[in-house]
Amino acid sequence: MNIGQAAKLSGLNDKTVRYYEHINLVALTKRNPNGYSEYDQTALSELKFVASARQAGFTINECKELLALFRDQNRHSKHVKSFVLEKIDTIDDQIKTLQDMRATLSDLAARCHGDEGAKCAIIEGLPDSFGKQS
Amino acid sequence: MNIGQAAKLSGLNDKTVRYYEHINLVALTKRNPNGYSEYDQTALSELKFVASARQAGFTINECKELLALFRDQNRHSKHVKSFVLEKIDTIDDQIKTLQDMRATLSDLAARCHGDEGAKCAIIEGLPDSFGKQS
DNA sequence: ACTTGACCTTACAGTAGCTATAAGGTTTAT
DNA sequence: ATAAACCTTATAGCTACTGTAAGGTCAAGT
Repeated sequence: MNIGQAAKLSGLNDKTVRYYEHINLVALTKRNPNGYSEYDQTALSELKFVASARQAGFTINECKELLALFRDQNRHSKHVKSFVLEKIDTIDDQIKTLQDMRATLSDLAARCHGDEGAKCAIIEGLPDSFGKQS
Repeated sequence: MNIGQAAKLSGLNDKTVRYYEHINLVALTKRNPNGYSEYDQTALSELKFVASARQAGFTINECKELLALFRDQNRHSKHVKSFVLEKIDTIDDQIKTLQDMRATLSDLAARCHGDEGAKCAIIEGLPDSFGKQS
């Protein structure tokens, strides 16, 4: 199949597929006589795997490592699992950061009158909400 | 004061300060005869404000709008407040996305034996965890 | 006076992960 | 034959910086 089909079936943009080949995330495809790339089931399954891994929050580099495990028939599942557990920790950190930001903004907003006046707890309070560490 | 002081007091990297001036986020500073930038209290307070706003999750463009409100003595606090409330919604969406990713990974990890074997629920299950929409 | 080190300057390249655009060639359907 | 839909490469742009190179300046010590 051509890139359009492969993109559609993997749920990726064709530009994204080309980009993944460009950075050697997935293997370069064979070329047909007309110069078009030919995608087989193996190529497609790798694209699908990467698409899912990206949606699960893995970076491109992490996808590279996951793909290596995906391809390696002698992998150890404990290796894969520890990889994922680490990622969960990273995601937990990101969630916590966002929750802190949310709490700060929510608190400031609650103290802002939200009227026609210029006095504003957000404008006044924002520099101190995080500025303390400096 | 020079850029090093301004950076230190605002909690920003000096490269970041230069970058903010380069993109016209904060005003360009006056120059001393030796070519060094001179930072006054106004410049410093804007840098502090931006540093906090960035930490609160606002993008550079949002910081530009917030700075305009920060500078405008005739602003309406309701304008500032609605701006912040919208940002809170965005953050809520980001948190939800991360929580979904976490749940998916956590579920896959729970079904992976994590042993010496090659069989792995994560490798097998990942493509289907998100691939359904395609 | 001279050197060392800490500071400052500009300019450009690199990071992540794409997306957009240009300027073309190919295939398919009418 | 021609138009639409597909494919190709190459390049630039996006966000928000950080790193590096190649210098100029300043303050302190010898």
